Amino acid sequence: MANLTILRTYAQKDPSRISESILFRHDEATITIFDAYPKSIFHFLVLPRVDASGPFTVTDLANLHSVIYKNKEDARKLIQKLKDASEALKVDIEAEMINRYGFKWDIWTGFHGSPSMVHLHLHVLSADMCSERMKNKKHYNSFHPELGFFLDIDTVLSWFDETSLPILPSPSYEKLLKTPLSCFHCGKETSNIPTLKRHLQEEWDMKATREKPK
Amino acid sequence: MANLTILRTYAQKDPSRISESILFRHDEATITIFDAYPKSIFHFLVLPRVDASGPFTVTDLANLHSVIYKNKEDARKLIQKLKDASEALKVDIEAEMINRYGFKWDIWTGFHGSPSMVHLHLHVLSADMCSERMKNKKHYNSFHPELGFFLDIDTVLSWFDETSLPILPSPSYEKLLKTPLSCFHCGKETSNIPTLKRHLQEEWDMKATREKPK
DNA sequence: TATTCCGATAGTGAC
DNA sequence: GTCACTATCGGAATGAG
Repeated sequence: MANLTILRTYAQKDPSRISESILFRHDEATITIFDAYPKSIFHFLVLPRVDASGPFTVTDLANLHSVIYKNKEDARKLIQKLKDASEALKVDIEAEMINRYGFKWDIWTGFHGSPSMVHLHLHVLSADMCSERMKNKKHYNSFHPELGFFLDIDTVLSWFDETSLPILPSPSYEKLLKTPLSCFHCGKETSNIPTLKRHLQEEWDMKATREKPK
Repeated sequence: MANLTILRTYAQKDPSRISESILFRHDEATITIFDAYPKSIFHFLVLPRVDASGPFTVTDLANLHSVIYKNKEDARKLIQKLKDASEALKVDIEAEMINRYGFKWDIWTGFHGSPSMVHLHLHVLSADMCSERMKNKKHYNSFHPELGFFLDIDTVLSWFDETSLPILPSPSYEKLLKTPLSCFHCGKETSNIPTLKRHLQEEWDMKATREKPK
């Protein structure tokens, strides 16, 4: 189940054969699945589908590096398609935020600088990090929007307007994950995960209290 | 309960007021108590009693260093009294070994190179290290007879025949406790405590099998 | 940076 | 090197056809 190539498997399958407990939706170029270990209240992955008639083989699609160094213009188009799917997804997430909680909050969309699992995957998750599955420093820091490990989709797209593309994954990404824990809302540093989790829950509860009356 | 001065408290009390679940016996100069966290099947502590008319104050009795640097000849006599008590104790332990298990095995008698608890205490324990309370590397290495952290009573007594006494505790004692785990019976190295504990139990079981028929 | 399991390691608080 | 508690850190196995 939790093997390192599971995403590649999904990306190659006929979407109609993927369990609806895993697949959220698909289009010609992408599939959107529920993250099996959500680190926020909402957490999805958008993957490029493997297409024999397209410019990328399944191995070309392994990660950001292999995609952008295959062909810059094809890469830009592919990543733009992931972004398009993520924006459609965002609409649904926000509707569900209102539906379930009566207010909506930020949604982060981006890639990990150094992912473990093969096959390019765009994380789309609500900005709360309140989840049972958010268990350790690597989990948290890998999504912290200020740290640099989490690469926002628009940052990545802006690379294609530059003359040179970055080398990925940079070895410095490893160290970023060991950065001391700091709240992405207020910057407060916490010495351990249980304390951080309680603080994040309080931040979200406060936000809910502020936003709901609107 | 497990505070750092509990032994000093016992050493100052009227022995008749110490619970018999703690006190094993006493004489004019010493008290012998059950170690509250036995690291072997049998494990006792022999302490010098605090005696206002003797050469050592209660603080002089804090540890091996403070005792031997107070007065060499008084220290030798004091430690000899601890040894005398330990030899009487050994007789009782061996009787109980026969009584309970049908054979007897080695008994170690010595001090820790760098104890945490105040008040000089001589460890007297059976050479098995088979106990629920033997939980980590420091526990094990602190009694390993070859390592140097455990100072045999006769080694300590031999210091008094030398012209100079050692400085205690030497800072190098700390490192000794981090030495890789090796079986004191056969020298076999083990990578973790659960494995070592199983091995020690097997060694003791084998010894029991060999010795019982005698 | 996939999770989970096991175990070592580190810091604390105890009264 | 007192214990017990909490949490972090570090390695290894993992699954599936």
